[in-house]
Amino acid sequence: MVRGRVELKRIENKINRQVSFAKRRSGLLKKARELSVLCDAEIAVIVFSSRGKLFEFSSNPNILVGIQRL
Amino acid sequence: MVRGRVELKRIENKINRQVSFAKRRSGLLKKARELSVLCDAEIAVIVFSSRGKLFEFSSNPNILVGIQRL
DNA sequence: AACTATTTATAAGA
DNA sequence: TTCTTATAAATAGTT
Repeated sequence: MVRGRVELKRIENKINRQVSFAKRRSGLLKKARELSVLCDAEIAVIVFSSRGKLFEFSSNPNILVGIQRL
Repeated sequence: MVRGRVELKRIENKINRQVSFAKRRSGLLKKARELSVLCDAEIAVIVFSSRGKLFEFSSNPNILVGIQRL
């Protein structure tokens, strides 16, 4: 259960990486929602899994966010 | 120091709201960075303060993110 | 998918 | 406004 500090490098084990992705993605979107509500800020978060699945949060339905590869 | 559960509504006190905004914005961008590195995901986060100042994170310099009011 | 030991984030105080 | 600290929240490893 969180042994030692979390090292900031790619999690090599595929299963662990997928599980962490689901947990942390959920956490990130929650934090974004909290920040937007608590602090009255406009926020957009876009997440692509390594397989290209999209997850997003936008604090304002009247905002359009686009993303493009250069 | 965090007395009781954090209630999910706008912080009415302006000073407290500004301080929380700075702390939580920093936390959100850090979480985004961690998720992108640990789980090999592409992520973009865009934050506007209530005064319209922009803060952002993108996991990939080859990605262009745009935002537009509808 | 739940649990829990720990780490991490953060609200309030200094 | 920057640092500290008490407490809540997130989460890595386990079951």
